[in-house]
Amino acid sequence: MSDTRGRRQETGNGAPKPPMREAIVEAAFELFLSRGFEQTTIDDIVTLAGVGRRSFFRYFPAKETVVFPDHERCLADMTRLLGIDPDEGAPVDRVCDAARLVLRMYAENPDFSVRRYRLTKQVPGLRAHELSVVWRYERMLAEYLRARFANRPDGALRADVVAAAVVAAHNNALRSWLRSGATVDATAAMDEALAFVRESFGCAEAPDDVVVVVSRRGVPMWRVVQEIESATAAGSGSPPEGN
Amino acid sequence: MSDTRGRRQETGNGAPKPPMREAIVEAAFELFLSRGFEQTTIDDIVTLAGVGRRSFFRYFPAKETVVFPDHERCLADMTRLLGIDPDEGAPVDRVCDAARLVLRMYAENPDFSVRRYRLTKQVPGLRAHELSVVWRYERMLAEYLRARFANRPDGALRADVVAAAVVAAHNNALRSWLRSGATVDATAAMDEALAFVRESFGCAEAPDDVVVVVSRRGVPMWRVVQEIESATAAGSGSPPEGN
DNA sequence: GGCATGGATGGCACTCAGTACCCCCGATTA
DNA sequence: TAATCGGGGGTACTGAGTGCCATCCATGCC
Repeated sequence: MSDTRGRRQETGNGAPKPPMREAIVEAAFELFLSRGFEQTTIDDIVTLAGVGRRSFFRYFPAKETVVFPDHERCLADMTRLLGIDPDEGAPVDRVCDAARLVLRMYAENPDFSVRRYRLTKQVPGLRAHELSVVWRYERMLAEYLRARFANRPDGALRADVVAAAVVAAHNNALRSWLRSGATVDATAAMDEALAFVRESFGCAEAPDDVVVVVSRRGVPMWRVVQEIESATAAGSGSPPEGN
Repeated sequence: MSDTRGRRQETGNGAPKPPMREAIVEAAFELFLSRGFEQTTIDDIVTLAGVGRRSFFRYFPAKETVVFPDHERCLADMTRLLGIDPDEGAPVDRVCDAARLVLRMYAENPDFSVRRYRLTKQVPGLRAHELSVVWRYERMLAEYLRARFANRPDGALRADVVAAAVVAAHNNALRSWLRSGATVDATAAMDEALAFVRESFGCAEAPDDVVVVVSRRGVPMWRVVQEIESATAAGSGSPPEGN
């Protein structure tokens, strides 16, 4: 029974990973797509994969997690990326780069991503699980921004809102790419979506050498100067130091 | 809903016409808070509430849903609110009002909301379920905005990002209110958070007392400040520190 | 009063996800 | 060869969620 073999399928790069994990994922997707998620039991999966039932839960803590096998690694990658020189670069640019990391992970396995998309779109339980995965990315971006915005007034608010906007922009670009069947270029829509976010929060570089500031009367002068500095610093929105 | 009255019903079916739903919620919270969510079984809840096990699942489709008993009604309220004269008012203002509706629901039962907050904060399963609830609000706001932005270029992107930003601002204000133990005023932080979102997406008011400054890049900052000061002569607070 | 009907509830049995505990087997090492 | 260790398997158990049916009760009709 435990005979190996059978279905050993490489999903792109020849990784020195345990083959059993891949076998479980392959079998699960085959069954989920053919007969549905709820209609597939763990026993069905392990029977098709040729492994023991107990082994399934050794690799995946829950039935839903088998659909998102690579997010833990991506989360770790993002942690590492944001941990490199955390105070360098404009904060919003840093989280945009972090979001691009996620898109890249999807783009590495286009057909796997498209199959998963079709699945999560129509299975509420998988959608819910995807939400909690996305939430972890968003929290990580927000935590990073909170540290960067610590000396700003309402820094936490700004951090939460910007993180949510970046994630929403990423999701918008990702979904349109997935809906196209992963045929077009993913990064183009992503760049456009992130550009919208950056210009919304005053982090975009101006197209020409003119900057326009609109302010209400009564706004404290230091806020005005802050906005001007962030707008004229060639896209770097970092707050003034030493405050 | 959160009023503590009529706690456990008699085990026998001699209840006059009791709100069984309320009894289940009350019993569930009592047990969840005292011994924990995972440590409480459905049997514990229905025994304390004095109802049959089958009745629990008649009112709540899953164990987690008993913690969010009023969101279905609030979702319906929001649907109705956005459906009234959908094309009236500024789109962002409309979704901000919709978000205020949710905050108001929380504020109607402060101690219930605080108890729930302490629960969801430390139970991953409840956090995941809350995410799917919030997602439904966000989708509703996004769908509304997509309709309003249908003729704009990138209307769908703008709709998704603005909806996410509004939800994030709402959550930020809501959480700081809940963290305070519901002692302060909830609407003040909410208004400030939503104001930030509105000004980020170019929807801030200030139709009359507005000053516009146009400057070429490279102009020294002191010149810009000089111009602004002369234009805003009424002006302003003081900069943060002597920096 | 007797009876039919429909909604609300309780009881029971079942499936399946997830877990605890223990066993097996092969490889490495003292 | 014995001891150990680690990956995998098997079994039984708990508990969530569902389907089916019996029961109770209120209402309405004859």
